[in-house]
Amino acid sequence: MAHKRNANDVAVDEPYLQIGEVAERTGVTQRTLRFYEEKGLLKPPTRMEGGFRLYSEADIQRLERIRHLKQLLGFPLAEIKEMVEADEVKMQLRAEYRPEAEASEKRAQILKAIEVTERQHELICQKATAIADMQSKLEERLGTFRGWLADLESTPKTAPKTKANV
Amino acid sequence: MAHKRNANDVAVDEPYLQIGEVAERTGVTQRTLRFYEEKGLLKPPTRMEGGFRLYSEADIQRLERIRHLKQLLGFPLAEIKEMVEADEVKMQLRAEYRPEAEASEKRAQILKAIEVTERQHELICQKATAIADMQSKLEERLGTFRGWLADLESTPKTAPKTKANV
DNA sequence: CCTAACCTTGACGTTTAGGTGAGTTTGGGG
DNA sequence: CCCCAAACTCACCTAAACGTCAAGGTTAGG
Repeated sequence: MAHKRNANDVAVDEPYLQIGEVAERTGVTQRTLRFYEEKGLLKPPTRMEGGFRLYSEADIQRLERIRHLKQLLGFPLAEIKEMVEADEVKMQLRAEYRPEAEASEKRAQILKAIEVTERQHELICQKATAIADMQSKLEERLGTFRGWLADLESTPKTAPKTKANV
Repeated sequence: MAHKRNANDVAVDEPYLQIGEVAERTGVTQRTLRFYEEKGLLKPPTRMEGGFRLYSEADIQRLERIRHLKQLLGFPLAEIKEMVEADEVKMQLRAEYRPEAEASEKRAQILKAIEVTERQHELICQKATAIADMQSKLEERLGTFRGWLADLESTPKTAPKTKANV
């Protein structure tokens, strides 16, 4: 067991949050938090001795990243999971960059990270162009409509409502 | 034979397609087509006397629009439905633009169309900026990684055997 | 020590978006 | 006229992503 003394023993300097607070703060339900944990999207948070979950700031950021990806891409959670895991690898690499390890190993890790990131980037790019497409199409339509409106205003058939006409 | 009629016994030269052909051509299943119809995403297509569905080119375009929106935005079908319906209103307006009707009525319709389109546009814009955000973040990361890689290449720990070093 | 508020683990329910037959009709070529 | 591929309508099933109790354990405050 992990010797983690938190609630009573040691005043926590880090802001650990219980599940309810996290739920309230992030707008997801407690069920969703447990569900994501169960599904491996969130890694099991630390717990108090009694078993209450304690979420760190990092946990919350991860959660918000998940929410973001989910509502942005609309992918199933399984894929979101992979993306977040890839992210995690990158973060880990970031943390382990300082220690001077074997150069070749580091190189391999970085290459892997680049590969993963490129895949994600390409995916996002596709979405981006598709969205931009749709955006410009909508703008074009708006232009058309506004043109029609202007036409109607300038060549009125029914009595125009200008002062001149009264 | 090439003699096809729709429900009103009108001979059609237009390429009407049966459900199987539509499915094959668009990549969705027949079930999905019937399901979308049931849910009001696709309006009931014309039928042969026997009850076989006959999809017009317009029907197919609508379907493809639905597919596009779905995979682009990842919204639930209920919302996609609303968007497609809004689109339909616009198309309808487009068709009814030529006949000279009451100017005020037309004005109202156009205003409505503009409103609807603006709503969609705003939605898309949000997505677009969010995506762009993520895109640039990923690019930044890629830059960082490539930088690290370059560092590794330029300051090797294991004895480099470049000419300069000999 | 007691209690209210909060958390835990199940377990079952719900909605969305279809998949998968089964059994029956229809369409059109031979 | 016959036949088989293709369509039709139910009806039931699934998987994902949670929602919703139920029955109990934990924490913090008094």
